[in-house]
Amino acid sequence: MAAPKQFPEFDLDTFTPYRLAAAARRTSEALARQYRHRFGISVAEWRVLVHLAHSGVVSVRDIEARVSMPKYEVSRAATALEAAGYIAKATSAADRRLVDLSLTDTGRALMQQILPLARAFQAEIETRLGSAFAGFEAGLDKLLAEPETAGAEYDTDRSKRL
Amino acid sequence: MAAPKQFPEFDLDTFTPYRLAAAARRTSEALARQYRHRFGISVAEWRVLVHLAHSGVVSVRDIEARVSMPKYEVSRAATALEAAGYIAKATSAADRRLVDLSLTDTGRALMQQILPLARAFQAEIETRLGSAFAGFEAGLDKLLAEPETAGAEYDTDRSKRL
DNA sequence: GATGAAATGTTGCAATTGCAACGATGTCAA
DNA sequence: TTGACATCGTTGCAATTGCAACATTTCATC
Repeated sequence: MAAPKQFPEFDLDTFTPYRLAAAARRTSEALARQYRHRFGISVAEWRVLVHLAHSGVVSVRDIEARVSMPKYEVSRAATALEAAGYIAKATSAADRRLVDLSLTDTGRALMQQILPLARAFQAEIETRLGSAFAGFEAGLDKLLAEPETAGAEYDTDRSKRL
Repeated sequence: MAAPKQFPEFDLDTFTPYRLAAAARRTSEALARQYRHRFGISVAEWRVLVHLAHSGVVSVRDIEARVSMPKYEVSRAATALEAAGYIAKATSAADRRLVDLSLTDTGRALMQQILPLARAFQAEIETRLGSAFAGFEAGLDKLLAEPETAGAEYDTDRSKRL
């Protein structure tokens, strides 16, 4: 054939992984814009803060496991947050390998500002999705349910970015 | 009060942006693992290839707009793909600022292998979500619909990663 | 048809990220 | 005990990413 064969039947726009990635990127960026702009906080730092606000004193590995961030990212976020005065780091008394992270008063004050923003954002999403919200969340539940989505036999490390 | 005040009422696990990001990360990684492992191709390169397979000869900016990748990422992916022999780059005759990207025969042969894999992955997601699939896609539709999700008044650049 | 503005793609450089190795501590069994 | 091994957090270094400036080409307006 003269014209080279194409594969027009495959369209990124109907490919769920791509759509999902695009939706996540948009959403994360819209949210990140708010606290990056107002408080100079990165996504990683935001997650550490939120987890601290929720759980109190925790170690780096707790956050690594809970928020599924690689530990070096937690470590660096914690260093930055400490420098900014939002959290305190201290060697754990019980196990001196661990580092206890906790909010400072300044950090708590920050969260008083940030959390309402997050709640508003959540509310906006729910409004925007309207009747589709429940179904959407049901889909997320399934995607997030334990068994890693196919192909996990390759590579070894599971804890990855974002 | 003695015990410092916490904010236990805010939980990342019920925060849609976080859930969405986690689901997207998992899904993307599971997919990327397959072609990275088998073909040594990055996510950016994969997207360029798929778009070329779908649309034939296109320029860098076409891909930038269509796949919403920043142009430098497209440019670098194209350079790598050309070096690997999968695509050809040529100055457009009509507008010499443009670069025409097109699949080589080798590139088409690659796509013959990759696309079935992508289709299988899509099928697996649909199976996995089952009855939730339609609702999930409806949610994605709304998130991807035009008006940028809130807060777009900050920052200037809209074309971002992933 | 000249001249300034806009569009296109690439690239130098700095910032960010990720891997892997490390020091320090803890565990467990011989 | 002690020695081998695992766990925790940090960090050096290399790779990747992103910004911004750039050369080239085209467009618009006069």
